[in-house]
Amino acid sequence: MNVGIKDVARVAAVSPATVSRVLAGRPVDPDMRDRVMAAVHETGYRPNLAARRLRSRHTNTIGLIVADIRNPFFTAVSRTVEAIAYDRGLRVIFCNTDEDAAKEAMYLQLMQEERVTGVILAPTREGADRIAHVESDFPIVLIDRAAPNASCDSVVIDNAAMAAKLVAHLHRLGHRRIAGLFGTDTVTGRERCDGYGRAMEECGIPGQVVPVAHEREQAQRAITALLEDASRRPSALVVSNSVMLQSVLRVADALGLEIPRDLALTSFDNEPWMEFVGGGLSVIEQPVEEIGRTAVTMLMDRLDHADCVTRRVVLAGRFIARGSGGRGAEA
Amino acid sequence: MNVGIKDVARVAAVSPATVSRVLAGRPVDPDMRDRVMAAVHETGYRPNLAARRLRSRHTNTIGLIVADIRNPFFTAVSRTVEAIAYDRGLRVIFCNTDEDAAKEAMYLQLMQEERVTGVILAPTREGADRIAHVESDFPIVLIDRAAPNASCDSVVIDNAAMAAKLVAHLHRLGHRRIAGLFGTDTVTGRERCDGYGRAMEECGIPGQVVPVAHEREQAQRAITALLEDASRRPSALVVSNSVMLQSVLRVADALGLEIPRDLALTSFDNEPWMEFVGGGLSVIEQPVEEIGRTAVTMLMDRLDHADCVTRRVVLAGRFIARGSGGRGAEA
DNA sequence: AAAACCACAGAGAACGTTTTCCCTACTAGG
DNA sequence: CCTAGTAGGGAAAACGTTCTCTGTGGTTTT
Repeated sequence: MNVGIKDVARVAAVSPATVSRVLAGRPVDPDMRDRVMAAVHETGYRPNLAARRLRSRHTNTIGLIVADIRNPFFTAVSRTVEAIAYDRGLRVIFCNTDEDAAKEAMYLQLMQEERVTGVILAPTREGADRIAHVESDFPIVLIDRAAPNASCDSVVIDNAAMAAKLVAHLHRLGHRRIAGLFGTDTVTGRERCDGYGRAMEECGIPGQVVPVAHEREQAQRAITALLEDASRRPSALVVSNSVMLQSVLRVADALGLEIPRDLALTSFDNEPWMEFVGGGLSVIEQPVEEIGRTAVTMLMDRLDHADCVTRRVVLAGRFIARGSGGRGAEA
Repeated sequence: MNVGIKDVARVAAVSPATVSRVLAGRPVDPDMRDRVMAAVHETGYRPNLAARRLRSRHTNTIGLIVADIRNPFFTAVSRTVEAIAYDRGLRVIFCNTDEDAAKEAMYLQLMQEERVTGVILAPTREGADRIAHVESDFPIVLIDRAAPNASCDSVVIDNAAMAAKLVAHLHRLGHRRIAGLFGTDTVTGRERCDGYGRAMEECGIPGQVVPVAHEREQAQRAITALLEDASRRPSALVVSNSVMLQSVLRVADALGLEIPRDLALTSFDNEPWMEFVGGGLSVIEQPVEEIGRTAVTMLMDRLDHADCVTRRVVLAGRFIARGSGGRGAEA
């Protein structure tokens, strides 16, 4: 049998209500407070959070649902979100959907049952569409992936502009055959693709977009198809994220291509190892901490101002130039 | 006001108890079952998990506490644990201690308050020591880091043997000046260090152990001190994990060392990018999925057999040879 | 000095479920 | 045909808290 608040009350010779008040930090006679605290320590009392949540009707819990925990970008964001949340006395329920819309729906339902205070969500493509229509009991803040017309608060980076920056960088280095690899299943992928497309147009060179699926086998097939024919091979690539970039590297390695001599690579996300591949890759670093911090803040804000208009925070990425980017290729 | 089980009961014209029974899948007249299910859909009822947990006295929740989520090894293990747990209808409370013993203690206390079914823990060094003495209300399974005499179930890899394998590999390639970089704060680090030391002894060459702190600044200083003096520089390194390896690469890069010509690297953990650095690094791949799966299974097992003797599962790592490992160095 | 007020402690309801207990109706066995 | 046994549904207690409401003693105000 576990020790409950009543046991503490008995030991301290006060009422359960008083124990509750002491623990909640409400005003109580110092003398009694001491007695209660002594009793708490003596009995080793630990409040039962389920009971507390049931009665008080607030769970102090937020949900964090990301689409792919293997993507270090999401790991990094999650880390910040959790650190900040725990710091504010919020518990975090963490979920990973693996880009599976059904799993995502299941988790959102779980959030309902948990009666969470709010949810931070990096949705799948389908999920992003669905969110627009569904009314949930808790506020949702979308991160990383959010259509501009989303009906939720969101914090994203300026994907189109950042993709354009990568194109501009490669163009400046002399590349003329620049292909773009973007995810088929995400809003983010589409936005980056658009930015890439427009930038290529502005440069006056034809773009070549390769849609890449999340599933690795498929991704590598698509990339191989792009790179294997030396005569039609692009001289440089804009890659949508670090996971995809690894597939590119694997294929390039298999084909015996040397980076950046045979193929210059640029990508979104900045991982430590990127410094050491192909003489250093130029990338767009996303402000992961700021994304996490902003998301939590927006969520808290939304709780205070439930009927405020939806807000969309667009953060800039940071362009990091490294290495030579390749010798360039005269188209 | 939220819809509760009583509302469903009223709509279905049955008692709350019957609704509960239907939802729990207990035998109920098919006719009533249909009425109840219809009412559930009609009302959009979602059970309140807090209430359920309070009354039923089981939370169906496990805690997962890891020391460093930035270490991809832990990310990978976490992913499996969560997938399996959710599959079995268990919720996971995920926590990251950042190698901070105080945070760890705080989270363990939180687990008590959540009344979790059990905990899977990758402890800090201090935590591993403390666990031995503390009696908790729930079973704990240690992963990755567990002293051989731990009083909990644990699943680890054979760190000493694996470290020895790396030494043997380097020795075979002709290296004679092989330094070892190991974490100061973890059981794992110590075990790998021991294995390294014994293997060096067997090879009849003197070992050189560099203790490396978790904090990156400190780590890089220690590594710089080891590598900057060309005359005393080892020709090869055994590195304890992928995070530490990144620090090594950064320092090597700063010093203008080429991998593996000037310095051969081997490490624990296998990340995709390791294929593409220095012509491919030879590493020990840890069976992350199996670790996760085993941990969950052991935890479930322990719940059924509370007084079974503590068990320690030791898994083998997989040695992956890549690249040349360097030209070797005549001591 | 009386009235009004305030601060704080205790009693008991309430939170939304599951579980226990009892009761009924039906089945089976003699 | 009667009794014992069984299956399943309803009423109400229980889970461990917090919250509301009431009461009391002391302080301020008029």
